Amino acid sequence: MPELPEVETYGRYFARHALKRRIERVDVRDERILGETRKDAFVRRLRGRTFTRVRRHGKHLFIDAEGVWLHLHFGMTGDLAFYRDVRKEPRFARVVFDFDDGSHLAFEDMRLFGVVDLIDDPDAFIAAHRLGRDPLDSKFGADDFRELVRKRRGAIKAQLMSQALVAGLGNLYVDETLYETGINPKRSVEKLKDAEVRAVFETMRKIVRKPDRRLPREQGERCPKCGGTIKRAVVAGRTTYFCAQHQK
DNA sequence: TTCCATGTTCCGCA
DNA sequence: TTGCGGAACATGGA
Repeated sequence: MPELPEVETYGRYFARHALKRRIERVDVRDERILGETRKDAFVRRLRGRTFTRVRRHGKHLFIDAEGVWLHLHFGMTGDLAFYRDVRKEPRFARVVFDFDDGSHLAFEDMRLFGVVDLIDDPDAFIAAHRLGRDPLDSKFGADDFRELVRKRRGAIKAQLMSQALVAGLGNLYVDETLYETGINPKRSVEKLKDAEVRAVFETMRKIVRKPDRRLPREQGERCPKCGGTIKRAVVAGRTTYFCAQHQK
């Protein structure tokens, strides 16, 4: 279930469990998770190394492995599992790292939309993939956000989903952000007042910091904020829930 | 059996 | 040029 807040949690989990242990063995259970990276190169470059620090940008995790960076993207169903007892290995483990102290870290991903590969430089990766600012970046402010939004057109939902504008929001937290801000997901950004753009920014920040889920994802439910009716629609190609009464 | 799914990317069209 | 719909990727759950 990975959007930015979950990936942040995975990053902390990785850091808590898998740093400073020597990688004794790298087992690629399903090569499709590696994308373009070749399996033998992946194994060869990581074996014997140690993960030393974790970085996150949007939904991407980068782990420094002494000269090369492990890059993780969790797709729709990616997750991490750290364990000592091999019977705890997840059913859909795609890559497993065995550490020299007998512990294991698995990247699991049922649907295989995730990616596990190696890159040389996270900043170059972020630039090459046109990833926008990270909402948790303390140097990213409401004025910066407004300037970015003013260069865009189209539905506010589509804009917030775009990883090139802001990196890290997905379908759920975009819906939550607009629900809390009281803005209809179909509203085009040209029609948003500066104060509304600012409010979207502040709400987005609050939600990725403390990811509350308040919007019911079911058509016809009562809105917990105003008692209105929750509607289901397709916006920006994704299933969207919103309150027909207070989101204008 | 059919539909749906918290992501990304690519193609074609407007 | 930008945005969007639709498809594709792969798989399980309701």
